[in-house]
Amino acid sequence: MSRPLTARQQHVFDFIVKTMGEFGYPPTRAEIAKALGFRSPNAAEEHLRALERKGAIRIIRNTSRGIRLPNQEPQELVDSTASALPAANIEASPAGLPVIGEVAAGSPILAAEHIDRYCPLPAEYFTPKADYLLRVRGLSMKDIGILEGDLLAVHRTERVRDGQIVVARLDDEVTVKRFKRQGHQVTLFAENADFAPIEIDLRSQSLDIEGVGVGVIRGGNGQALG
Amino acid sequence: MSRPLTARQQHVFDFIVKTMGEFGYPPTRAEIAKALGFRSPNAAEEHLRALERKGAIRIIRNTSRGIRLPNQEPQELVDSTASALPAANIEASPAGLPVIGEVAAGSPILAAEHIDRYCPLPAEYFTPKADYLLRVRGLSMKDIGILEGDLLAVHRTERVRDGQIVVARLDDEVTVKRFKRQGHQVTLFAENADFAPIEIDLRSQSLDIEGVGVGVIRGGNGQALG
DNA sequence: TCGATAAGTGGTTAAGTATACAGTATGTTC
DNA sequence: GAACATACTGTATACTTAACCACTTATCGA
Repeated sequence: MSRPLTARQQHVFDFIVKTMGEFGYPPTRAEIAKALGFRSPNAAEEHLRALERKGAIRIIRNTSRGIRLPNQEPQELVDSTASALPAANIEASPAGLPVIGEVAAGSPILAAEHIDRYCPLPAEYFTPKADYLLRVRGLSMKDIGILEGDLLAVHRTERVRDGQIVVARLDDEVTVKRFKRQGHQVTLFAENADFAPIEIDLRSQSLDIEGVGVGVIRGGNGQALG
Repeated sequence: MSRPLTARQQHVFDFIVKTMGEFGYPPTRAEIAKALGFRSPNAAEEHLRALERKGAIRIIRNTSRGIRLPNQEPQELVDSTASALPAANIEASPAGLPVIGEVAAGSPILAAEHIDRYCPLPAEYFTPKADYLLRVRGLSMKDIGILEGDLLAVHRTERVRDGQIVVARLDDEVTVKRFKRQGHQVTLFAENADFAPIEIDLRSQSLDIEGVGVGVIRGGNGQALG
């Protein structure tokens, strides 16, 4: 899948490695452009994207100096496991579970423009089956181990029971909470003492249930642990 | 000449070290404030200045993430005792990543009798690649969202850096902790206020590093969420 | 000759970020 | 008890940076 780097891409990559070794942090687009003699930071931007496509680096979106080397890991001079992955037949799986990032207000969750990428895991790995993975924002569920950036595996359904972790849409905002209902009164509990429960009266407010949480994945595709 | 750091300053410094080890770049003021619970980024700014006055860090002005550690030693090799575990290697199976449950004292982790089942996820989904999944016992890492029963994706290596989540073998017991080393002294931190850090003197005690944590999976194959 | 990819220029915009200023509160030191 | 350092909250501003759009040039294989 990943072709070798072009000469120019290699120059950019080398500069990133050099900068990180020298300064302890990765370069900005402008710094790359200056070092390589570009007049526009956009040239650097496009090289970075090419490098990411080819798996040489990972870009953390909306983050200054958000460049990571996959082999951030100390290099093993002699790879004891002798795996030395050939990278030849690591083809991207055709399908897998779609990963949903930002959800624009008013639009359905499973719209193509929300799909960041795919996670090569069968839907049936979770029970009930997962329909998509939702990238979690905020720390409102941290006490049960659901952190910012985690992927929440979601089973689409509107039928939920008390105590389940639900993905709900409230005032066009998508949120993950623990569900409880008493008559027409629904309470959405955060699992974090800093967040107050949300009370909804179904007679006066609308609440859409998008699904229930059935699993969590963290660390895939470069997201960090800890 | 420079006075020792105060406790709070040490916290800030530790967070900087941890962030650099983990992400490859230093934190912003806002990230420090969030991590330490400050409501204002200015609190972080003033701590950084104090750290610079005391020589613990250097600040590059007008530069995002412009923090440098004077002792720029990126990677550290732990192990002095050269554990040399007998590569009891389970081949990368077409079935996916092996899930390791209980690990009997004295036996290598990747022994066939420990394998519960397989998780159908490619090793390369994580970076660096995962070699196996370890079922976590106990709540010592709950503050970073690693709970009892979770599967920790582990990359086999003995080379670890400060701040990483490691799988270590201490007195024939396998444990997951955050790693920190200063000379002969290794500290394994739990991420849970109820657990005290574990101090190891490499001159008198043996510590084997089995690998580093690269991801977490919860909820697969029937395990419940929340 | 067409289409795709690489490698740029040039400019815009919104978000990320460093940093200044004005306070409050609590210690420790002389 | 005044002087000073630590440890913050809160607000504001300007610079830094990522990311987008429109466009150009050149190369390569079908």
